[in-house]
Amino acid sequence: MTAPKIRSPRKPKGQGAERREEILDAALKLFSAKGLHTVSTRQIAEVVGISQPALYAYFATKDDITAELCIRAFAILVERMEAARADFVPTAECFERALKVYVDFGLQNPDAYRVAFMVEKGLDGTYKERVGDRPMMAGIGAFQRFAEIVAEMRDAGLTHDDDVQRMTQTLWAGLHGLVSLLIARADFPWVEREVLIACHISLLRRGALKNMG
Amino acid sequence: MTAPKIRSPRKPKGQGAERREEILDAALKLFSAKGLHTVSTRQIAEVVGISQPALYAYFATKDDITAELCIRAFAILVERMEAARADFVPTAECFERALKVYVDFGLQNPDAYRVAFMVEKGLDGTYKERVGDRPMMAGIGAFQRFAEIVAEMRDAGLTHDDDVQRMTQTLWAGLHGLVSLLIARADFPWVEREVLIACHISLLRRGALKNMG
DNA sequence: CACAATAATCGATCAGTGATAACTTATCAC
DNA sequence: GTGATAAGTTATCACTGATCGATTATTGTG
Repeated sequence: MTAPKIRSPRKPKGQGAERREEILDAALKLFSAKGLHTVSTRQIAEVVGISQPALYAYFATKDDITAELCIRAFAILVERMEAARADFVPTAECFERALKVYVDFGLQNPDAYRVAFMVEKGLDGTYKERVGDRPMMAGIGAFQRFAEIVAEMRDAGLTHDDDVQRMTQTLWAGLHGLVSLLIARADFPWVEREVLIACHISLLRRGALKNMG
Repeated sequence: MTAPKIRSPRKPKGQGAERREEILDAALKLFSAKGLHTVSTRQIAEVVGISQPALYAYFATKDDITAELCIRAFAILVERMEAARADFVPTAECFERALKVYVDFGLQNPDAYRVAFMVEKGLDGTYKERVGDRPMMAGIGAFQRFAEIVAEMRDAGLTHDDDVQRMTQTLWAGLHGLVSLLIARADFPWVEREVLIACHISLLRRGALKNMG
């Protein structure tokens, strides 16, 4: 009658890291399907095929699982930003392409994006004390790659504002707004998504770059 | 030894609505201090001076409390947007002022803003089933006032894009990005806040409006 | 092969959570 | 006074993240 718990076979002695990966995989899938706050550690453990306390051999807290997922996703974003920067030439077209890299990443990795930038961290700093600011640092890593691209545009004399930090923060905020709203409010009556993204990016470009006669 | 629970005197018979207000007040204060997910119904009840189950005489669920707070805050935003529209003339300066109304509101009501646009609602739609989309509708109400302002700018032939919905969504996303990041990532090494806001708003204005000779 | 070491894992349990049920108490109209 | 009932209580439930101590299973070594 009662659901028979299917247990994954115990890992060989040095292979604990493998289980760790399985936990992260299961967590990511569950978070994608049901949202972050509605997924329990017991649900994660059941998908993996281990007992709930077994999770704590690999992660100190539940937040550490989400933090790890976030860090990994941002490693990918950093890669993409570096790729975008590798064949970057300071033109408006190339600049827009770089902005699109960020948006595409967010929409392709909505769960990682949520963890990194949209999750309540608790204003009392509880979260930070536990997992540190490694997830945010990972995000900032991507942010810095983005700043380098903005710097190239400024060096070419194309930006409207000479302060790279300020300009990057503004652009980042502009991109984040669209990504986070499309993720969090998917049921809002948006105009067609790709059109909206294109419009948004060119608005940001017009705002950021000098108006070349 | 153990903390003596201080109980608020029972309300007279018709005065239940008064207790309801006290609950909302307590919840708002606690949410502001500790963040949404870390505040429990028991903590709210203790501040009010009643037992925890007594809350459920006034709100069906905890989410209903946050939803109510959100709706009320957005009523204020709608007021402010209407005020901004009342003495609105289609100029770049006035347009920027309207954008600033939104940003200021978000930063002055961070908790309401969080509930309305930044809280995980659960991808399975659990949240919506419970509290409905009244909080979002309240937010959309404000959005529509904003759209009216954009429409005035377009009618004056000042906007870069003729599609009001598209343009409003883009601008909204741009504003939301800044507000939400400043709220959720207060510890990020931002440049000076007021400067950043001013820069952001003028970037959006340049992107949105035609470049007048 | 036997054996100790230990990585991997489990069952039991804890305090705290949101929520419900059944009950009591104060207040009101008559 | 006497019901009716709004306002509030205590006890409890299923569930949550987390901890403890015990128990496997695997491993390199004698």
